[in-house]
Amino acid sequence: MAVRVRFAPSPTGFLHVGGVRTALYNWLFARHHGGTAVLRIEDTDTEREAAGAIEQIQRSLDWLGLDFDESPAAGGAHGPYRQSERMERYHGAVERLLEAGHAYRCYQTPEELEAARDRARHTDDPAAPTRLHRELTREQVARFEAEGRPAIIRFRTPLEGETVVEDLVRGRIAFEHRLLGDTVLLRGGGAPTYQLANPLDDMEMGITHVIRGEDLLPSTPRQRLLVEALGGAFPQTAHLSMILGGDKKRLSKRHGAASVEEFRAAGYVPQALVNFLALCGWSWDGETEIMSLAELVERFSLDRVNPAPAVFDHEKLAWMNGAYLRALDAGAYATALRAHLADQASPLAGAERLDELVPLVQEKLGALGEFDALVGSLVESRDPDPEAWARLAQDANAAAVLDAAVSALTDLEPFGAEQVEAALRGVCEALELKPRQAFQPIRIAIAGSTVAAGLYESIAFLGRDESLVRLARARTAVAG
RNA sequence: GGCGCAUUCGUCUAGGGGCCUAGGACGCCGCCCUCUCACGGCGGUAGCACGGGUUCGAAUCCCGUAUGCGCUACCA
Repeated sequence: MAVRVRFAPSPTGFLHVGGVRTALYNWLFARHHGGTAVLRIEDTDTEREAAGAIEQIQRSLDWLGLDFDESPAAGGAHGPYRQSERMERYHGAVERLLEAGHAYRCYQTPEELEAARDRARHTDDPAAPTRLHRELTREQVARFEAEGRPAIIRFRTPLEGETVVEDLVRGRIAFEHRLLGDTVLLRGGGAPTYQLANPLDDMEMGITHVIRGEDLLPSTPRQRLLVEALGGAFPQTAHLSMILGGDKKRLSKRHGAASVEEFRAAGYVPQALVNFLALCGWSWDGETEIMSLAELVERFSLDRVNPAPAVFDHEKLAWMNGAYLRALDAGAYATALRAHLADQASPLAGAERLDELVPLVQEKLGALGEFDALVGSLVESRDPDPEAWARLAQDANAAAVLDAAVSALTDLEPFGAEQVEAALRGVCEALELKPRQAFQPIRIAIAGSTVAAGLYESIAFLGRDESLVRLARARTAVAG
């Protein structure tokens, strides 16, 4: 049977790294098996929906290179792909369940339910409060209806036996029916719950494998029971572990960047994020770390997915991003850099000669977002770093070095990095200073900072006139 | 409280009875390279949660304990 998987986020905000990992594993599994990847938006809870979230999710997936075959944007034969557009199907299914006796109307008010739940919490039947209206008499129903009480629809979960789930990642897991309780299918206002909409859509969309977070593991048996009551085939499941923050709590905003948009803004490349997340809970041979999307597709398998939770390691991601950046050829690097600067509306975005800066920064940047800090001052005039400027003033050699540098560069011809190096080395010899002593004041003069790109290349990039202007400006800040 | 999942260096992981005096990677430390910062090279640090079994032999299998996380919603 052809593989069909789905990624089914609810549009409550930006796409999170945990969500990306889920999307990625689904996508890799589909591509590996030549199957179909479906993107379905679970927007049954209008209360929690965030404006623009659907577009945002789609945009993030596009950026990551995860193309879903069927989606709200791309359409497909099993649509619509937004649950808010599938309401009649949920109600139809509920009608069938009601008729077959698999579901029933429950008239409990939220307050009644909560009170009962508090009482039952420490008993040996904590799920009891959910089935209080399971066997209402005709008279009781009539009375509730007469009172005008709204009804919710609950699933009639078997009271005995158990449901066994054969999870592809975790193996065999048994759940006692008695502890499940009667799941709410339709809310008071008639809106479907996740527990109804999600498995029904999977069924109607022909989903063969459900790959999702471990937090959904406990709802698997009730969804399975529901699908079977509807006469459908329940898909295979693979429950992925959670991604945690450094404190072992579920990853969230508190732990720093966690959304795709944030990594994008910081200048991460999508391949690095994808590669890193692929390795967050899965491995190929335990040794190979850098893998292209194509290699991941070829190598991915659910039986190598690790069931244990993983802490999200920003540092390793940063390293990997730098590795990807360094591996780019100059042209690709320039393209990525321009795209990033434009994307972030940087004032440097339109600058000419950016390509010339690539060799100066490529091996130094861990993320494209660091570009501005490293060489922004070469592209446009900036105020120097006050701390560096203060150090310049303190430097006993600064005056002599700056003067010597000016005379060494004034008539230098041609004005290339190699010639600049020779000239500056001459300055060192003449003053009997080590390069590290002599170059620091020059660096501060040229770049306005103690941390910068290569000195000779920077000077060559600036050109003679601008270099001399900067040296002169620094000279005025130095006594003597 | 109940149910479920998980537990190998600080972190991501390899390991599925003898190949393990536990391998790789990030981080960290040291050295080298060096015009700063990086890159790169070399070396080092650090781990099988605990307790019982099973077995000639256990990181690997079983049981228990502990700890963490998830679920226990008219959220998903």
